[in-house]
Amino acid sequence: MAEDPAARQRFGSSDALVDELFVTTQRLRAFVDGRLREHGASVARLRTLRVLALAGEPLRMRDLAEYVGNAPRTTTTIVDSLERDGLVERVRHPSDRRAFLLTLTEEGARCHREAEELDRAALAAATGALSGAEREQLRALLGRIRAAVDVDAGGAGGADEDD
Amino acid sequence: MAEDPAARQRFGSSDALVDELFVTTQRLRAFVDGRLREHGASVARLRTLRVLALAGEPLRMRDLAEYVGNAPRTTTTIVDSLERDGLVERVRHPSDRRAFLLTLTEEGARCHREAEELDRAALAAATGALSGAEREQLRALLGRIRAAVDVDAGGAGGADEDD
DNA sequence: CCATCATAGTGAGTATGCTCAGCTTCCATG
DNA sequence: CATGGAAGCTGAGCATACTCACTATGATGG
Repeated sequence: MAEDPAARQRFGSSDALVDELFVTTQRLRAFVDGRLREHGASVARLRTLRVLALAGEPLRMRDLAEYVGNAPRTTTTIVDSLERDGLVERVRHPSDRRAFLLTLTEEGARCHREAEELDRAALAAATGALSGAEREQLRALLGRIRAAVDVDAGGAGGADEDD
Repeated sequence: MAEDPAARQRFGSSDALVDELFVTTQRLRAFVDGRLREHGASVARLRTLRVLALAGEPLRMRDLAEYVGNAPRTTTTIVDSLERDGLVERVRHPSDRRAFLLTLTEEGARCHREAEELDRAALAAATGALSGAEREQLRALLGRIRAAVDVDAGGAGGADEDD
């Protein structure tokens, strides 16, 4: 797991920057996940719980998927696990029998609150060393990368440029 | 898949920076993967092929895993798929019957060369808009995050600090 | 020589992500 | 009302990552 820096120098790609992005994200995620798992949460589960908690009203699967930013099928899997653990409930939509309405259970809301606290603590540990200006720098750089990828993948006709 | 920015503003965590890092990485990876898959490669496979190609000598599974930066079990899975596709070969170590020695086949070497070209092109598209100074900025910021995570996860006694 | 511990690799199982196919249901149009 | 296409969700299957447990082998000490 340590990924010896010397090894990376020997074997890294010519543009190690992207590799660094991948590796950093993977480790950060593992770090946060580790903290959250002690309380039955995880990054993916928390993202889903968060959207449900902040929406304030029951959501359809597809809306949940869109807000979280995952493919619908991925949301099905995550909701399956959350429902299995009693954190969310699927109820048939009263007027559209294709759809479900998803709500947090009480335990789901409790789990969400606890997970948010753990998440904040973990993120503070991971990025707390960065100053406000540095955070803005990082945010801007990530935005530039996203824009480049979106343009190049989604068609050069001017994709969504959120900044 | 679009993850509406307005939705993120409504539902994002209090520290959207880390979410941005996750989302950016996921999209960048999907972007590069898409390019590579047209030629039988992928990010994970290319990383493995790259190490084998640059090592210049047969590698044990555990060394390969360490150089690539994955858990040994993950390397087993990836090597399984590469071997299935005829890109690498497992040969029993002559003096340690527990171990395998992994080598690229000719097709593996060819696949690696092609994938590297696609990779370079994709990375140029994704990060080409960044100037040299910005790349250094990003690299430094990622390094700071990794250092914070490593210290906080690996024990505060001074983990490996690669910079 | 053999008991014991360590190492190498993988099987089993899980989590998170995806696509494609398929079913059910809705809706618009004739 | 019927019909065809669109929409909502999930089954099937894959890729990438992990941990834990296990087998087989190596190495070491009595």
